[in-house]
Amino acid sequence: MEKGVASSKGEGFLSRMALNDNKAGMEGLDRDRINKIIMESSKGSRFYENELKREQQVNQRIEKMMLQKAQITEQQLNKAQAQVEQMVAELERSRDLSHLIVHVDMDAFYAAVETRDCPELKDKPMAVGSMSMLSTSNYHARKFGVRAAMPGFIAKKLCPNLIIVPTNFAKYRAVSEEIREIFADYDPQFQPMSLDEAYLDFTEHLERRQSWPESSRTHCFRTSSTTKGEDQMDVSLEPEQSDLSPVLFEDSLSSSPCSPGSEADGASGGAFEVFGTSVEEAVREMRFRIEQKTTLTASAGIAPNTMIAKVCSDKNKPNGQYRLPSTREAVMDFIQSLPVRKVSGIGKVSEKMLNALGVGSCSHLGQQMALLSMLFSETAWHHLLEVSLGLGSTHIQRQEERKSMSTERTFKELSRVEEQFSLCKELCEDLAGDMKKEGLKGKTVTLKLKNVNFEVKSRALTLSYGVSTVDEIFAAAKDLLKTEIDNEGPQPLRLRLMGVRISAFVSSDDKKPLQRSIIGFLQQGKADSSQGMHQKLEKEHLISHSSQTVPPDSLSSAQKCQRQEGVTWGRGLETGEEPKQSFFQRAQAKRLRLQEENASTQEEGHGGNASVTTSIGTDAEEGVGSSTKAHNSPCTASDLQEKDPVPPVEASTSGCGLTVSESLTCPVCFGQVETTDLNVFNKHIDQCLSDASRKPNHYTISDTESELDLEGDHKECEVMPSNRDDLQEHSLDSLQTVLLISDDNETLTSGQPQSCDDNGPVLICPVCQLTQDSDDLTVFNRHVDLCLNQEVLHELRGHTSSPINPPSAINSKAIDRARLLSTQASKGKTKRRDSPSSPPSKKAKGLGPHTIDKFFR
DNA sequence: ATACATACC
DNA sequence: TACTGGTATGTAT
Repeated sequence: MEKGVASSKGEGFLSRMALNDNKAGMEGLDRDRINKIIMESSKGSRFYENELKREQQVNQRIEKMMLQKAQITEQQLNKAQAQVEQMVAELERSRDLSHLIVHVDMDAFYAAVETRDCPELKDKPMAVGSMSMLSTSNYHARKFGVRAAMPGFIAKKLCPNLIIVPTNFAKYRAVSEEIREIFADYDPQFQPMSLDEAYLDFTEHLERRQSWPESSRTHCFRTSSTTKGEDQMDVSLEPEQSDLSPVLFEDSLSSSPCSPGSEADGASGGAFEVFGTSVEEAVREMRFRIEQKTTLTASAGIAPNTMIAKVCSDKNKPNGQYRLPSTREAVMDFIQSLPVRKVSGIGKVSEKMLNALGVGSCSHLGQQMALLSMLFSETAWHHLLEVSLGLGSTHIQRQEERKSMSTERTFKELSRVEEQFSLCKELCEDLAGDMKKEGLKGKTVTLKLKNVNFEVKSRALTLSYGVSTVDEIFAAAKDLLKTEIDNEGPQPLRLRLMGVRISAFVSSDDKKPLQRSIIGFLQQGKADSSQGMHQKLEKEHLISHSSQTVPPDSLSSAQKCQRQEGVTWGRGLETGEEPKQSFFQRAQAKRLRLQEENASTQEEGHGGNASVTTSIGTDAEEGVGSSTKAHNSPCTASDLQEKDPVPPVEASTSGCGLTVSESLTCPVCFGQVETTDLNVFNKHIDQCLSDASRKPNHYTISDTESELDLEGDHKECEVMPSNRDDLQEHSLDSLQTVLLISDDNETLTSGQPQSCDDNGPVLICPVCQLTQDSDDLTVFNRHVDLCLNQEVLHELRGHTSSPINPPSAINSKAIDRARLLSTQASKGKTKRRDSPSSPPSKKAKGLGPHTIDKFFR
């Protein structure tokens, strides 16, 4: 610390501008030469000046940090160390190595697509984007230091022969669809992170795969002629055909000892390959199929959690995969030498701050945790701690519903007021169009401005109702703009970018008041000991769903589930209703516990032996062998598929042969259960759950009730009726759908000005899922109580409670977190804040709804 | 709730 | 010719 100012000297000074070679294909470049060119191209520009400014801000931040560090006493540090160690022990105890998480990532995706469609590009350095900005570059270009997020004109200086191809998102989206179909065969619940990347949980697939016949693991090589007619894009690459296939061939054959397509091997018709039953083989198979189907290669990482899987996918980047064994040792070894910057979530700035503290690799991270816990915010250091232990999410969940929508545009300097307003209007029009497409309404409108000096400003306005039309949005945006123009005084705003964003979504059929009351009912009593541990848990658990109403969107059941609780708890915390646990919640918790117990004692949900068979168990066998289509339960990806078009056929067909009055919708598989008998229905759900529940981890929560609540939460989704046909695209699932389904159908049909309030809400019992006649909440509540009573009685009969197993995949991180925290809670009785080692200054403050959120993706 | 910063693709 | 656009979330007030 004697050189606390080290941060501002020498090397780190232009870290924002310098080449970022933290990327596959960029090892061993001549950084100095490249940086020199970058600097020369940038120096003196407004952009550069602004970067400089920001860099200095970061440096100041670091200096402050160093000052703080200097004041830490040994005693404090020791104390922090003890607390860290305790936490480590707890985290360690909750380590879950039972999942096989895969991160798949297409290689130089956009560039690869363009190259596929224009073979001349192969062997030439190329990038996708424009002179102003590149999205990707191929590997040839990377050798010159050309990479994504670099402006094209600089790239051209680094590599004068660089070919820049404009982006064509429609194309990438199409390819993305193709690969996602394949992903879904291995994990219908896979989580897409972008067009070219996703996390998958292979655990279940692997279990089933063990019993698959070879035929199901055999895949043909693409042939330009017939075969499965899987792809027809072959046309575009007659000459390449011979080029690519052999490579493939070699690659595949070399690593697989099986009788290589003995048929007409290599010839036009019959080449095939048999894949084994290990994860590596399964992943290799998936990559193989991707390549066969799209002519593009993917890389993959296999590890026990997402954090590591992500790093692993980069390891053998172009067209390779890497598996890290699921042992603590392997994980720890792997982590030790890992530069912190490789970890998703640690970017330029965090890296620089950590470096300033002498932390460059994850091993340092571990060594410095005590210090870090005193210098970083609670969320931040918790994350770092987990990273240092090689921990990450072990549950893959489908993306959550969107929380905001925006559009922004960069342009040549714009200073004339009229033009600024008309541009603003234009943006609002675009945004309104998008909002309409998804049937959204939001209460907060934010205007974003960037002046010619790259200084960014945002101004927000929150209305008391949700808006979505051009006029509404523009009304707000133009006010914001006007204020800014006025504030700037006589000088005009010299803009280079303008953007409009909407957030704080509200269900498009604005049901706010009612929702509140129902939520009140549901959480009546939760929020036990005011705040402290529970509250934290809840919040973490729910992640910022707390503040607003439920946006419509396509949600998975799990999401809806979370959603539901999210709103429930979130509201509860806000409105601070009575502090006792609602019967509802107890009931759910109990029930779930029993189910989990059941699930785990029933032989692995494997043989879908069950009567009530709903897909999840039965689909297994037919799997991958048959082309993409699937087998996969109604619970498949398709109905969960996010916004992208693609009609979820399966979901709608299976989930909606509805005879609403005669059948109930299973919240797990979404299948219709042809009964009105709750016992039968419950049985079905149990079955589904046991089929669906993933491998239980050793969830050794020793303790009392705190976690029971949590457990219960997760499953509240059971209560979720989803017998709606608008389940996909932009339904208004979530709590509204659940508890107060409304309008009969016109909901979000794009176009209607939806005055949904008119018909008044209809209440649906979350337990029996039947529409209730009365819209009187008291009456409704009574009904629900009754229903619950029945359910619980049913559950209690013949079961006794037992150890808790973890809920099946729902909110990955939240669960992990919950575990940690609840174990903590059990230790120190302190349910209050004051989890170990709070950085004195920062954390004592009230944690806002999102302060708690972690940054994990 | 608002503004701004960091991060990721 | 001169450094994106979209979304989420963390930090600070």
